[in-house]
Amino acid sequence: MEQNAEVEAGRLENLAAGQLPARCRFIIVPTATTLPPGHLLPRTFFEFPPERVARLLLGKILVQRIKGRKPIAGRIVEAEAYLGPHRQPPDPAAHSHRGPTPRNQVLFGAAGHAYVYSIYGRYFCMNVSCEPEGRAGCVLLRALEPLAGIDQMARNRNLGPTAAAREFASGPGRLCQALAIERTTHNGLDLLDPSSTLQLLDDGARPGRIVVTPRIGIRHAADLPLRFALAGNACVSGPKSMGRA
DNA sequence: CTGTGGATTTGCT
DNA sequence: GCAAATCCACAGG
Repeated sequence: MEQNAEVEAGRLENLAAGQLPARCRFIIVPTATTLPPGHLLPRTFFEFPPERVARLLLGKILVQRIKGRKPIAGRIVEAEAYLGPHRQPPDPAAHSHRGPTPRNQVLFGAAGHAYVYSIYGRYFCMNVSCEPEGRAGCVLLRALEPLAGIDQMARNRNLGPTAAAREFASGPGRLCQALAIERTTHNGLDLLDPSSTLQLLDDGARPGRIVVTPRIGIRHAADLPLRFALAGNACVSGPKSMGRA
């Protein structure tokens, strides 16, 4: 605990002194590690097609409240839409595209729930279910800008005190690792329940310009423009943050 | 019951 | 730039 506090203090000093590389300058942590005041998103927010929800989620906050610890939180800067089997044309990249299975059943349930799955035996990916109950569709959370609980994120991700902002939660696997999100504990969780450990908040922040690209790392439907990100944000995944478009 | 391959990350070359 | 790491859902026999 003592040590964590020191790590966080050191990180904040670096930020204040401007010692971090230029590519980190978009980080929004300099003054506080406490969560900005915000409210839970309403269920209706998610009862729409995933491409619409993905856009709207940019700028919103994902927070993990582990008992006895300070909240870990980040602002969503990148997300992808995966469409349900009711859509035309179909989306063969979506886990739900062949209909309900034991793994993907949460996608066919009520909106605003977490769909967490493991991939490549090493990592987890986190999605938010969309569409009215009975229809599948979801948004994959691909990158966060660190907001609070930086020390815990650093420990979860095995990062040193000089780590750049984008190393914490840029990429779906990193995002889950940073917030300690796992399939067994978080799959199916209601993200809009006040008693839930994992929540989606709106603090009123307005996102800037949004860029749209094809989704990352898929084989099928690789051309559909269903990836959304905040333009120029340093924490967007990929070799460099996405420029204009 | 078994074979297969994936919405990824990391480290080494 | 490429390959290894390494789990499990699911389809097919």
